[in-house]
Amino acid sequence: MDYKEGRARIIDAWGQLGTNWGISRTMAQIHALLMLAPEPMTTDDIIAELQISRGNVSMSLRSLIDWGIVRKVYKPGQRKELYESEKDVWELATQVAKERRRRELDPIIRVLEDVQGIEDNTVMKSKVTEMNKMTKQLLKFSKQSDKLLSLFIKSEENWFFGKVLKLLK
Amino acid sequence: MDYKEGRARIIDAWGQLGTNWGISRTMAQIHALLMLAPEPMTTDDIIAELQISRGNVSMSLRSLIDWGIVRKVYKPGQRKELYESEKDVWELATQVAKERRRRELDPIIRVLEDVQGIEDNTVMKSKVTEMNKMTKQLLKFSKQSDKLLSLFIKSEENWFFGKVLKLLK
DNA sequence: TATAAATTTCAATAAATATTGAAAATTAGA
DNA sequence: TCTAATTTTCAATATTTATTGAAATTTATA
Repeated sequence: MDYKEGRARIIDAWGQLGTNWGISRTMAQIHALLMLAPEPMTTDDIIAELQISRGNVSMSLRSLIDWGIVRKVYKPGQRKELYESEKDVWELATQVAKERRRRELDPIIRVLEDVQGIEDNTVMKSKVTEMNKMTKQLLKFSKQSDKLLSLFIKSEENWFFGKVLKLLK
Repeated sequence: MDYKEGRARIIDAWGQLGTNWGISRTMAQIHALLMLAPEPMTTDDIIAELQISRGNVSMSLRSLIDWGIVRKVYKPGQRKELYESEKDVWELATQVAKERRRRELDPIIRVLEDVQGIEDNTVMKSKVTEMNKMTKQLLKFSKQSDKLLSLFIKSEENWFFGKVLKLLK
């Protein structure tokens, strides 16, 4: 397998992974492209490589910047803006974890807290009891995951995997 | 907030969460409904509660069963099939983790292994070098995550969170 | 500041995904 | 086995999501 083919396979797999995680294929592909590139790229480079429209590239880059995993860089004597991906995989992962926590885990915890201990006489008691039982469990699990995530986000790669994987033994 | 409103909020939030994770809203909502129900439900119950078509319910239930988080149960004297969700949140989480590992992490690891150490003289050397550097990092991280996941999947809730969260101190 | 290059926005459109509903298949009980 | 209840399938349709492309805006520099 040569460079071109290898790169295409990764971009493809990354795009697939993206859609499984609720991220548009194109956005994930642009990310893969930047991640593998030795130098920051311009919008036109990306358009040429992936054969997609300027508007799409502009919007996808904005999203990637909002996720905190791509940044603009400026090169003296170059009018066009350049984009580069975070290259450190640990940084990438913790940044994505941080964002997903904020966007998904925090909101669901808020909902679960709001519905704790509902009382209601208008319906069968067993329904209320069962719902309370489940939401209590879900909230407990969510909060524990939240703690685990904050540990993950703050820690350093070797320390985290080192410590956690030692538990395997 | 009464039972009905609370339940609606959870079903809604679960549906939202689903779409963020590449799962159809309806499928996640059916799961939430079953999770909160004190008794197994029939297809008709679900149709009535969520106001969706029979075909949709049939297909979504099949998917949930494929994920391993919903099962059919049979009740004597009842012709219709009944469905119930896994109720133990830890079981739910580890089952989802197991499936996602199989469906997503395993395939990406295979791709990353396939592209390790590509050599190519037809393009700028720096591109090949950079890609190799990234895919090596990505593979290492993926394998470590795989180990962590297998620890998570095999362990018991209190043990896992107990051990891991002790690292916070 | 004027101009042209570059970027962003967003309505229109395309593509992907989810949903319906009725026909086909399956199943349990008579 | 036959029949009616139940479930599944899948082509048609609807909905959602992604993408385009050209106009509007912004930006760098002459």
